[in-house]
Amino acid sequence: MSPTSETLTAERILEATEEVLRRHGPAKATVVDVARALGVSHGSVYRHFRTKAALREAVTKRWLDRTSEALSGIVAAEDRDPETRLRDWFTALFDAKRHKAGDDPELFATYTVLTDENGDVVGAHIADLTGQLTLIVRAGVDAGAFHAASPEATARALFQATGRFHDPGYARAWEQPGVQEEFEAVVDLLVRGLRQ
Amino acid sequence: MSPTSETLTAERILEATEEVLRRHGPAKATVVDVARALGVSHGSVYRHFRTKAALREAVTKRWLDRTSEALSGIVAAEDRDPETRLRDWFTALFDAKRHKAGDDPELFATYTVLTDENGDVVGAHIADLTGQLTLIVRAGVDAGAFHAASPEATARALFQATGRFHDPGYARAWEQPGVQEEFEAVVDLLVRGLRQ
DNA sequence: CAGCTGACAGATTTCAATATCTGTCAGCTG
DNA sequence: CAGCTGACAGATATTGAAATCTGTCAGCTG
Repeated sequence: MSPTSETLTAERILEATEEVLRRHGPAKATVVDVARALGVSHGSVYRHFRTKAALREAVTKRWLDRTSEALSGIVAAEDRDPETRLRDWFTALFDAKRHKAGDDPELFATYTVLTDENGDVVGAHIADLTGQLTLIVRAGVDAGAFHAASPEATARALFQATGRFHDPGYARAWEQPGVQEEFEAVVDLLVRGLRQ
Repeated sequence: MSPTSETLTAERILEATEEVLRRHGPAKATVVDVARALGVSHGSVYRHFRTKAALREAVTKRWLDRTSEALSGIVAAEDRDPETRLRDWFTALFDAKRHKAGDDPELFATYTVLTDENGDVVGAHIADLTGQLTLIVRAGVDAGAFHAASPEATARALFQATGRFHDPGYARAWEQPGVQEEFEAVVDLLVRGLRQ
């Protein structure tokens, strides 16, 4: 049985949508294109996603969730010391973003458009990431390595202070010479501020 | 002698251009509008500014320079202790930006368009501001209050880490409840990291 | 009869004709 | 004659008609 004759699922629609977005870009990707790629009528797509916006939102969420999952491994490594985990987490976040932006700039631009139109999903993603950070900060406080009156507020401050190295709005700066040093300077300053 | 019959100077053209930008917005403000506001032909404007882009660049520079000048007073107050000056400087910067954005959102949006199209001018402005910060950091190091291997690099890190509170891209977040606390949390963390 | 199709109305986008603007410059004017 | 004007060519923006897309739904099909 060929893939095109399999049952139409939300999953298959999301995969086709990613492909259509990759090919046509965010401005020209239509629901009709997605249906055509799947060999169905566009009415069938609307059976799984109420609107085009909902479809694009789901694709956005998938994309963001992939980054969150990649980072959660560092949070879970509870045997390693908190400062190292904190530095590794930020380094992994920066590297992931930098590669996404640098390896396929067009696709990255496409997803930037998608995140811009899905503020709620992005908000949830940021809440997810600061949640991960909170776990590391709290572990540091419990181990007596970090000082933080409120691990949650401190995690938020850490995330915001490093925005230049993960906010897509700064993507162009990630290619400039010297960013790595700038990243390390900011993280060093923050880690010093965090130490007991 | 009425103002409209005075000599046509670059200064008068810049003032008229600001007014036209305020009235029509960045997309519809034309050189012809500026000339009309001054009661001259548009050819005369081109006598003082080679292109429309050069005119808009000059307006942008003027606007940014006003902020720099307002902050330079804090840098100059060398009798006060460096940590206070550093906090005051960031507070003044954040307040200035927040008011510009909040008091007249339309005008702020206009200048955001202008800064976006004048990267060089913005770069010089940022260099100016980090230069001011460097002076404060160096004073702190000299007084034994701050630790910083390179005051210049540290100043850059401080500026970048506080981007969320001065970069126009985050203007919408400046209205949200809780920003003040977030600002203080970030500055506290950075100042702690800076202390000897 | 669950799931899919395709015709349809209203919304949005495209495209090409038209209007306006930018930048130049020969000549006018005080 | 220094500074300004306004006509002009090419570039850019606006507009409105035509094409396409979104979202619905009555009916088809396996």
